[in-house]
Amino acid sequence: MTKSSVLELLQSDKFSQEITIKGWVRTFRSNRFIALNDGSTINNIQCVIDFENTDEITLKRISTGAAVSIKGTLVESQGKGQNVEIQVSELEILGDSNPDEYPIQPKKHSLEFLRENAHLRVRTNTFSAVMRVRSKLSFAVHKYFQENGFNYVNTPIITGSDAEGAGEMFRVTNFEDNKSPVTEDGKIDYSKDFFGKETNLTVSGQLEAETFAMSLGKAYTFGPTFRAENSNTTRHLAEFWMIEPEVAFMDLDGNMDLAEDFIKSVLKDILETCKDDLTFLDQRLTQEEKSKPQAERSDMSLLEKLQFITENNFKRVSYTEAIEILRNSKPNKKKKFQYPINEWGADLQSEHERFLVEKHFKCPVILFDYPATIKAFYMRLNEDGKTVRAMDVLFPGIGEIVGGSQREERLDILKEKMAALDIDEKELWWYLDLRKYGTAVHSGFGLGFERLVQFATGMGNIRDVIPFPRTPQNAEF
RNA sequence: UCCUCCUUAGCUCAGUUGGUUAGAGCAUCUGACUGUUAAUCAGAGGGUCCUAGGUUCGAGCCCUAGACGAGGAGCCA
Repeated sequence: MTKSSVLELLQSDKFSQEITIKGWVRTFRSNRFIALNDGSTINNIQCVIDFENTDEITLKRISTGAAVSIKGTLVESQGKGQNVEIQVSELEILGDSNPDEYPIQPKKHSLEFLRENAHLRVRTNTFSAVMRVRSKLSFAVHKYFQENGFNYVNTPIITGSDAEGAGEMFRVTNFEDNKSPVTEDGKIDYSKDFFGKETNLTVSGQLEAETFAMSLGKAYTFGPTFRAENSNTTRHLAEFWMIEPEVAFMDLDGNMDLAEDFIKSVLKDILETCKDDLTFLDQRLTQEEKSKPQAERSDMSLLEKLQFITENNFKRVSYTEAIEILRNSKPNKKKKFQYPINEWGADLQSEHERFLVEKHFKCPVILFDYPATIKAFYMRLNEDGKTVRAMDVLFPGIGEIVGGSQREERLDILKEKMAALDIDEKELWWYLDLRKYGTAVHSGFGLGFERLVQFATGMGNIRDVIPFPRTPQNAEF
């Protein structure tokens, strides 16, 4: 006798064999039919009980959420909803689930309610599908880089540099409450703290990843990242996972090629490996869209969108061209934008990005060569002296999914820019060393993994694509 | 952080101009039925109307403050 998974059994044609299966009851109908799920697939297997020969107390205990062990034989189904089912010969309740208290009912729950039950929500179809896709997508990321000669680098989570320039940081300290030692001028004396200096949770592994690019050639990070910003949106988390490839001897064009090829490859990968889950999520989204007004509905289903991305080229547009398009656009002329586009140099707002992606080009857009004034210090200055070799990949629905650049490899110019922004050279002496010794053109980008999962699953809120979301005022579980 | 909206049964939501005993569907429980597909049918139980004040003869409903949640904006990935 073999212990099987639901996934194996549903694909099996080995009838009349005795099997054992363990899982959780999804529904129990007519005192006879158990829809059993064990997490191996979105699909349930139907287990048919000989209810006349099963005692009533056991039948009562077969309730939604209960863990059961079943022995029986795989047979062709007499009913219409499924091809195979299990004729149960022996049933053991492993763990009861009081139906009066168990929060997950066999009905549609709101995503908000399930968020408050994050420890149980993976037992629903939607979240089990999302989390399986997340897992496969994560593997696809490593597969892509490993197959293309990249080295996986684990950059530090506790960082000593406060000049990563990507946002507010969470402080890491070992000082006890209200007992921080103070220096003569009244400031907290971090020289007495655990690391002997002020430390924070990382906001990006990029600077450290650059050191690996400048030695191993191709490197990538894939790890947790923290931002202490008070962002309350469907696209932001205080703790999220970021993917950051960094490549030596690669310019911005190569960087754009890499970003596009990477995204297409991993999405193509899950279209193969997650068919059942994506089909379910596709139907879920279509259903959800029906409750929206016509104007807000997408003209493509989830599967069509994923297919479309993998088969079409991203549109590459310079910042300067984008400003021209926006300036001459209908919403700008009719003063429909909340932030009208007047001059070159303005930062693009999400309404502008959405217009370019969803209305004008109707496909993913890569914007590049941004004004230096609105981008980070480490981005390479162009010959015009006013733009930098930066690029953003904009996706329909979720906005900026990738932000990257060719890095400034010239020591003197990098020093000038740091001075202009008041960044202490002593803080980043090691980063400057990369430009002192064997400097070279190099580029990379950061991709928010959860935003990729959001796009792949069609989930509207980023809190629903990470197991236990960390957001302002919320660190439950 | 700002703006808007929400909060009523386990869940999803109705609740009229401020008026007597607060409703539905699903879930749960009891019974019937037994090849069902979120089974069906009959019945029952289930309420701190988010919290604290206020107005009023009377507040689920009006006012003030706060809390939680959602959507949008900003910041960004």
